[in-house]
Amino acid sequence: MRHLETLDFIVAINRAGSIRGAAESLAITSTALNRRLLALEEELGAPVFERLPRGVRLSTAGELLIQHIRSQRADLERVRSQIADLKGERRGHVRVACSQALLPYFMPREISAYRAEHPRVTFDVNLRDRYRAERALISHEADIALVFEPVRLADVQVLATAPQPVHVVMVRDHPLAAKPVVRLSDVAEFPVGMPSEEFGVRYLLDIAMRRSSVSIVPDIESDSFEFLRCYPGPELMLTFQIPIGLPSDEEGGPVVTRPIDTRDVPPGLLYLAQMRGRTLPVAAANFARQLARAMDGAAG
Amino acid sequence: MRHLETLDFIVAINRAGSIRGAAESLAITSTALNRRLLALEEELGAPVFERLPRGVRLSTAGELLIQHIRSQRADLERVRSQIADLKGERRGHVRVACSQALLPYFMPREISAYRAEHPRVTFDVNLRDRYRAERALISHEADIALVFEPVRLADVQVLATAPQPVHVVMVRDHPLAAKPVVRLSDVAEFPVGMPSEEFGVRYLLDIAMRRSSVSIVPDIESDSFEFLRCYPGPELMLTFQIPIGLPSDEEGGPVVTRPIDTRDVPPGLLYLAQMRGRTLPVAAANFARQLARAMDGAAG
DNA sequence: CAGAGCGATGCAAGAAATGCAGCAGTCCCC
DNA sequence: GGGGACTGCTGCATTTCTTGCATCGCTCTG
Repeated sequence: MRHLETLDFIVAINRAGSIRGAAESLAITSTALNRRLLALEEELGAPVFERLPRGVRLSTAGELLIQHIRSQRADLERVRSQIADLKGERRGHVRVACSQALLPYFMPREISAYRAEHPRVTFDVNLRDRYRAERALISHEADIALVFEPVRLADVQVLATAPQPVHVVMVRDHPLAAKPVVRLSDVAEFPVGMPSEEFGVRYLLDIAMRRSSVSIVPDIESDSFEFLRCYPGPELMLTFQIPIGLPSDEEGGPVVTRPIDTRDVPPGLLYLAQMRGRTLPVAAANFARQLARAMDGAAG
Repeated sequence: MRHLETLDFIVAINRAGSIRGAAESLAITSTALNRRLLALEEELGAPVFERLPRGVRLSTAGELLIQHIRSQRADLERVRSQIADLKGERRGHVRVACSQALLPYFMPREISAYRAEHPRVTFDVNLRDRYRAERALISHEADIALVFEPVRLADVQVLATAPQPVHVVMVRDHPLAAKPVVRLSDVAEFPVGMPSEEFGVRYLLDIAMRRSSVSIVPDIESDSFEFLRCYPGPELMLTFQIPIGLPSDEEGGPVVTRPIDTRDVPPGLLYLAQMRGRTLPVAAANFARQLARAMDGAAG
């Protein structure tokens, strides 16, 4: 498809920031690329890029165009996938953007289960915080997103939700481990490792603290749950996580978790979402259905 | 855009039903067209058309593809229109599918008002009954549809509605003209010209008759409101219409109208709709906004 | 059974995209 | 301040790809 190639070249120019740079990465000469761009602009009746001394930058028209290109390519991908599907080819590709909490246990388990039945389906799993996960959907960089406490839900269609009460994570012999349910005020008496502000868990905790008189001063702040969880136990450090990001009780290892009383911190919501109005490729749609079932199961 | 051309050729082949036939209407040789089709099918990995002895017919894959083509072309049109708009060019094209009742008074008035402010915007106005109006939206054959009592509203997004009580149309000196409001039983005593079954008015009347004991036997049935309205008066023939399809009282001429009691026949709804999830071209969106205002005015 | 229609293909002419070399301009750094 | 390195852009020769003609094999029609 010759024309789609040109459109992809536009995307490449945008990424590279210059025609010559894009030409090199595309393994063609800058002449050819430049001429394709000029022809496209001629036909469109408006420049797609502003010419700067050091290269090019998308014009307003270009931004409209590139959004169209992305959606067109995604839709073509869906058509190809559906055509492959009706030929009986159970292959495909799924691109997932998800929160960190899903990475260690939930996503590996679900993808492995899916691939057990559809071995020829490949996956892209990318960590995107709740801001960037939605942007990835809109730019068609991802097919589906699994996000805890998303920011704004415009242009995004929710496929499933699962309530996730916040849990406290601690070493097995921590004093708080004796309680079945932990109050927020209990937490304030111990050193705390706090996830950084882009995380939904932190968001919920901040709201809870603002509403109550309890104030938790984090001793360590990190954008890695893995680091916080593995921080050596001797300090009796606490951290927070949602159930779906935790190992099951049997495989817990050195750490245990206890839920925080929902009167102190209300449960957050885990969202499975896609771009509004988009029809997903076959494999992505099937996988999303499986995820929705898994989330219903986890919630109920 | 070379590639879009190929896609349009696919549409042309589908319309013509054969490669040779399409080639002739496209003013190219069948060889070139055939080769483009073969190349596309090669790239797609599946035949787009089934080869029959007398020509070709869309395969399942082809139907998926052609729907994609239509939606992509419509979206590209939107991009072009938005680019033209930000260049300050107030030109554009709007394709409207509407019910017959809108054709004589409402649409001419609205389009004329719109073109008074945007003279470079052109229009396509096509008569589509309530079945085909929605199909026109889905196949991107029309940008907006204005339909009385639509059939099914899946894939269609409602922009505005206006209630439309059914009116009886009669000559000025008809006995029923003395009443300000007409009952359905009154109507049964006179000869009646009935719109045919694809019309919303007929649909409402059929439901009303099924619910009551009144039975109206049409003396004349027609798919043209214009014919029914112009049928010579001596027979004292009645017919039906919704207010938006009627002249205002001043310009009424030889006919007058009286509403049917809403206890007998409930008011129908006039829907302004577009394809769900689609972003309309600038001109179409602006015109739709104007129509929505006009409908609110007519309703209130 | 012949004829007309269909889609598919080999081969040569034509058209269009490509690559090379070089232009004018801006920015950076020595 | 003046090379050097970068940018986008253009004239001309070449290559690649598309197109058109003639033809084949096929199926349905009369």
